[in-house]
Amino acid sequence: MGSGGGEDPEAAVEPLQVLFFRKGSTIYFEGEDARCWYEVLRGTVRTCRFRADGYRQLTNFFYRGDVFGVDEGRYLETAEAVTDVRVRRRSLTAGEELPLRRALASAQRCIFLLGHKTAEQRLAAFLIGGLDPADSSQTVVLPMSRADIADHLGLTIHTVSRTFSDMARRGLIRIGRPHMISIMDLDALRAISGEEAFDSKDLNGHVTFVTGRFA
Amino acid sequence: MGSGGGEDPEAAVEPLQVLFFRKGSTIYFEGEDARCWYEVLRGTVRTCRFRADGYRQLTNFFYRGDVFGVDEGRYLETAEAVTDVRVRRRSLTAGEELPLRRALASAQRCIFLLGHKTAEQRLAAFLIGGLDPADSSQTVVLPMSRADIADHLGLTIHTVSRTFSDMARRGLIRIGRPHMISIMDLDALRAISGEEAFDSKDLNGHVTFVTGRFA
DNA sequence: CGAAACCTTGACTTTAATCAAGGTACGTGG
DNA sequence: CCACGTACCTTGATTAAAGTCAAGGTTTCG
Repeated sequence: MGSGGGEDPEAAVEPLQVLFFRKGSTIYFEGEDARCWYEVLRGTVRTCRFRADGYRQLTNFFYRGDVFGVDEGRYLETAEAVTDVRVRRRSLTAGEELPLRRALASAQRCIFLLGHKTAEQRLAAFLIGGLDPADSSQTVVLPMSRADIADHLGLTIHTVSRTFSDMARRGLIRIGRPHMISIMDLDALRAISGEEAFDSKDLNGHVTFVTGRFA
Repeated sequence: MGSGGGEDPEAAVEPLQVLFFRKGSTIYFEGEDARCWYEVLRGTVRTCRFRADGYRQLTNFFYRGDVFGVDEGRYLETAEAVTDVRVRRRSLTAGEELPLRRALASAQRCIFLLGHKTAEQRLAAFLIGGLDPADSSQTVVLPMSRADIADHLGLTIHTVSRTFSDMARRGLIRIGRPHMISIMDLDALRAISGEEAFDSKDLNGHVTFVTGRFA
């Protein structure tokens, strides 16, 4: 049931409204009054819903700089710390334009990701999305488990694992430890994900139009 | 290529900033400067992206009262009229809190929908989401084509069609014309979609926990 | 060092996509 | 009003993709 409350004493170290949560702890629960929104200062946060059939549906991951918890009335999701995290908490009062925009951008990124059809496409897009633009090392650190990734993308851990292995076999990525993935061929990954980059590889000339609205 | 521009002369009929778009016309294009956001007054709007591999990815549908086009800088998607629509257009200046919230809510609904795993789950959730809470007739009008639904849910038109047919065969829905679907057993649909309603039917006692975080 | 959690892989089953063919609805013009 | 053409929808057969079942290997952490 996790390690309990998140109002860690360490929060007192930082001035006002900077809080620390241990890995696995809950930042807020679905259904609680949404009085504050959060910005990730360090670590990774996930939001999820526990559905009636027992499945956990993971809606998004949030990294440094991302905003979450901008809900109306009550939180629609539960937020949990994937790693130890530090967050800044702000009350939800006025002039919320900027955070709302940023939250919205996250939601849209998520939707684009989920709109990908095959497991390979989703995972390629997921890896690309995990690249830190400030860091040119081409290494993606995946702080979350395979189960987290699977739930986020609507796959099983088996498919995630198999697909990563297959990508590694083809030289697209290299898996150091499970959570350290080096991208060896970014263009190929981009092509697989369906976002730009067609130069190398061919994709089997797979330019099929799903609908006939191009006339 | 659609029936061309959307700045229909009929727009002049309504006072300021109420516009009319013919079915199939484009309201704004992906990449354009996002100077305005929109509220649907009548009809249905879809937003989509045309991906590099030729696939159209449909991100959302918008109905009366919904807000769309709340993007920063440039539009991230193309907006098109699914039916003839009337929209109110507002410039994007200050005090955007409310529309941002509403847009965000839409994005979240969309994400929840896409998070469903099987075709049946997605379509059940889609049908439930299409119910007008103000109208108790249990009849869902789907103004969009099967192709639109398929693209939105990451399925093919074949699977959409087959799944609807199968639901009808089992008495969950009744298909009048393709765009008029009557819901005959809402609880069963809810159970399939994974959102509440377990009373009737059993779902084979399918309360499997995907991850082990329930201790 | 040992236990537990997590990850990978193989064999088989289920689900959805693809390939292919008809059927239905709708608008247009005769 | 009916005939025809087009776009849209449905269905069947086959193939490909992902899930399930089962087992074994790794990492991590106490």
